[in-house]
Amino acid sequence: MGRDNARKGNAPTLADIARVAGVSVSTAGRVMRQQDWPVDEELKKRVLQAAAELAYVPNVMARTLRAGAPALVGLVVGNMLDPYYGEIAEAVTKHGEATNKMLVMVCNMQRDPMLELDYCRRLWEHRVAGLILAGGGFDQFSHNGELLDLLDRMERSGVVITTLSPRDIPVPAFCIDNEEAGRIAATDLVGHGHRRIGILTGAIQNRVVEQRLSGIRSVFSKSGVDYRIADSGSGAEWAISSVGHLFDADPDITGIVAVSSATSANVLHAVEATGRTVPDDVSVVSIGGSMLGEWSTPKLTRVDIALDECGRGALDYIAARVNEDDAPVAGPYLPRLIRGGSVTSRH
DNA sequence: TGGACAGAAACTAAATACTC
DNA sequence: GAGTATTTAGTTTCTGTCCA
Repeated sequence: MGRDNARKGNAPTLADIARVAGVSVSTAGRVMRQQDWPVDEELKKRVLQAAAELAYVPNVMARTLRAGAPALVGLVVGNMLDPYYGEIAEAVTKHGEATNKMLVMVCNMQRDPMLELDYCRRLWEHRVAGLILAGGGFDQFSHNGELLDLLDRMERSGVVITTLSPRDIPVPAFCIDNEEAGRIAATDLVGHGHRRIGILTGAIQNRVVEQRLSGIRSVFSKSGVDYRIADSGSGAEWAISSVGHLFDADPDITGIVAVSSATSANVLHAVEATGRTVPDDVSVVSIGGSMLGEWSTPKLTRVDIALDECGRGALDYIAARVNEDDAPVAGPYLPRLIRGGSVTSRH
């Protein structure tokens, strides 16, 4: 194997390529960078052959060291198992590669505030150019001071920080108007004649859930809706249990609002587990959960929470600040209703 | 004169060696 | 023991040299 030509125990470097190809390091570097620099075809061939033999890839850390322009962005998400954060990671990584040529490093804080602090510190140590907080809102009181201090020090060292959810931190928030999302979901059920409605809040009572609940309540109060709230926890078992409690409390509920993506993943199954069908017996509207909503049967009527736009906005902001261009203004972005087949009229 | 290439400096920050 | 100097990592880029 050509790997034997590299220094023992280390990945091959440009110097290894140059030595095997019989050229200088600078010539090897020019060939590997594929710049429009005149290099003899025969030498170019030898360099590329040596690189292939040694399985060479450029060392980005070393390149960053020399160029002084890191293209690394840290993304801290709440929980990888929650489809909401999966959609965020999908949107941010896709956009980072496509438009800004930034590599996005995704960290899973597992809904643990202390782990969020730890990941922020470690991303800072890796010299990220930007940091996107997408997992916050859990247990804010106990660690918010420490987080504020850490973010302040990171910003002073040049890291550009944004968030994808409303939080008590002084950084631009690229997110939707969550109250409006709640109002849209509630208005759709009310508009279809539903007056006895259950609300599944999701596992965590964070700022996002609070704002969405506020929007839902405002519509229900104006319309005289009799509503009940259940914390659905996380996972299918919790959802089944919570939906069961809703119907135990009020067997005549005809509509359910699933407030988060994690909740919407299980709500259809949970309703069916009570012996009812969607939408004939119970109508369901979800906030978020676009991917799951598209694949479910029936398709979920849902409020699109514009994760793609939010992720793109945050990355564009970081890229602009790093390049010292005019940074785009942070959200809020407008949610919109996407009709599926999970809501029917009660008129 | 200019194409083609080699040599060396520079980048950052931690680890190690050296001096007082 | 404290403080300072040197080395190390891998790559990019500037400058100098050679030759047709």
